[in-house]
Amino acid sequence: MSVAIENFVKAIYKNNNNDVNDTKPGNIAKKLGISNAAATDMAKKLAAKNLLNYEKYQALQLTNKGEKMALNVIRKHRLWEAFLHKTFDMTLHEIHREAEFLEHETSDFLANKISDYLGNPKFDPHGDPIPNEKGEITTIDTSISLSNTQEGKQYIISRLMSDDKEFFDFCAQNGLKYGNSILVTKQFSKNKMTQISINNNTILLNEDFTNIIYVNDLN
Amino acid sequence: MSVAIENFVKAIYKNNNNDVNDTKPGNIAKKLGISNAAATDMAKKLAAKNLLNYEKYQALQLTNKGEKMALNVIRKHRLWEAFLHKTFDMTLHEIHREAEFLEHETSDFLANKISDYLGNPKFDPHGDPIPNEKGEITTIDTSISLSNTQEGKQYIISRLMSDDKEFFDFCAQNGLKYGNSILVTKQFSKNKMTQISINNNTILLNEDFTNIIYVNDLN
DNA sequence: ATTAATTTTTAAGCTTACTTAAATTTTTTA
DNA sequence: TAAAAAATTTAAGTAAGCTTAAAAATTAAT
Repeated sequence: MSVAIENFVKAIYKNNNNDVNDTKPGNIAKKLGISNAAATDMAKKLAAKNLLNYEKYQALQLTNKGEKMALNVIRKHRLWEAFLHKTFDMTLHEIHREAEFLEHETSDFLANKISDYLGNPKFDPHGDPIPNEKGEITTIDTSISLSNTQEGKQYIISRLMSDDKEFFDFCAQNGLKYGNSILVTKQFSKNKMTQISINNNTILLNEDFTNIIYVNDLN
Repeated sequence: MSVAIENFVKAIYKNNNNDVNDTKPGNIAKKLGISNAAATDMAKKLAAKNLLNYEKYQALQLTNKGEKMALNVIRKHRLWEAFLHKTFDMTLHEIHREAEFLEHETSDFLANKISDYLGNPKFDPHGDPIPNEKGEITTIDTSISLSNTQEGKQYIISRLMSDDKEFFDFCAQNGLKYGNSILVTKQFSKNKMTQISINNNTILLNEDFTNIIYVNDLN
């Protein structure tokens, strides 16, 4: 399917949260940076393709087929983000920009390869869920910040909640990457510091860092 | 620039080898699977953009600007091939198919990240040269087949010249991957076998394999 | 409950990247 | 070298994905 169509169903899916009116043509148009007229036009076309239900002046509603398409694109976007982040040490800002294009030119075959390579993660580096091949989503993110972890337990890094270049470089240099495994060796609760072991290195992190590094239980 | 334009200049560049007539609109049209009329049309448009020189009934000639664009796309194509091949153990056939799409949606920034990650290789897994960022090409491939290597020397794997699934799986399992380093420990010239060391494993390969595994000197 | 403001739709038009059909030019061949 | 074949160009037309402008409907405000 074309890039325009994929972006359209994706925008509807993403706007479908709070207010019903958020999926009206005008709001989708605003999100995509196109005119209202273009959005109405596209809505009619997609209704003919059975991707959404269109009724004059009403909010747009994705059909099952439309939602599947949206989830498929979102899956590819988030897999690329996770992959670029981990493989090339790119910041959260950079990976989003690239994934926005790559998502449309990725076969299901390649998406599965990326997913397997990453260990089929359920969440991307932003903490957003990655739909599986069938379009199923795990909604509850069990990630916790490093400051809330327990001594002696092993975790997998799930998020580095920052776009600060220095923080990011520090993480990359020390193997603190999305998907990598760490061991919490000591919690200095009084000083709000956490000691971890990664790749046989011991690192002591202060509050500034332990609050923005998120991890998942290893089981 | 659009996908159609990128593919057009790429097709001209790739056809510009033997016969001058190979870059006439009809031959480009055939290569791209479009009508001759469409090719003529596009040629005129690209001439207006100073990407090629167009004269009625004559072969199409890329300008410097057009050639740079072609080389940039080819660079991205081959970097993706090399990367997918090494990272996901995909066959030469599979990587080509994916790269054909990804090449158009890859920023120069990401292309450089991929190149750095691979160690800025000069040739892709098919043995085709990878232009550098400036569009410069190393034309002479110094690869030799494993059967022609010298005992005691270290090499970098540059090509696995086959699309046979079994051969490919064998290579992947044993770390015989594009870009990986190996040590030739013994040449059994009489039996036409080669013993190599890779990742602290010793593998004995017969003629069938040593003839289709290509390597480069490590210097 | 009107009026005003906003949103949605319709209508007409544009660009890109194609198509087919016919006209023109070039190339081949006898 | 003239006729036949092939390639190229021109012309007209199409679909996708937009635009702006005006009409119609909905929503908000007084």
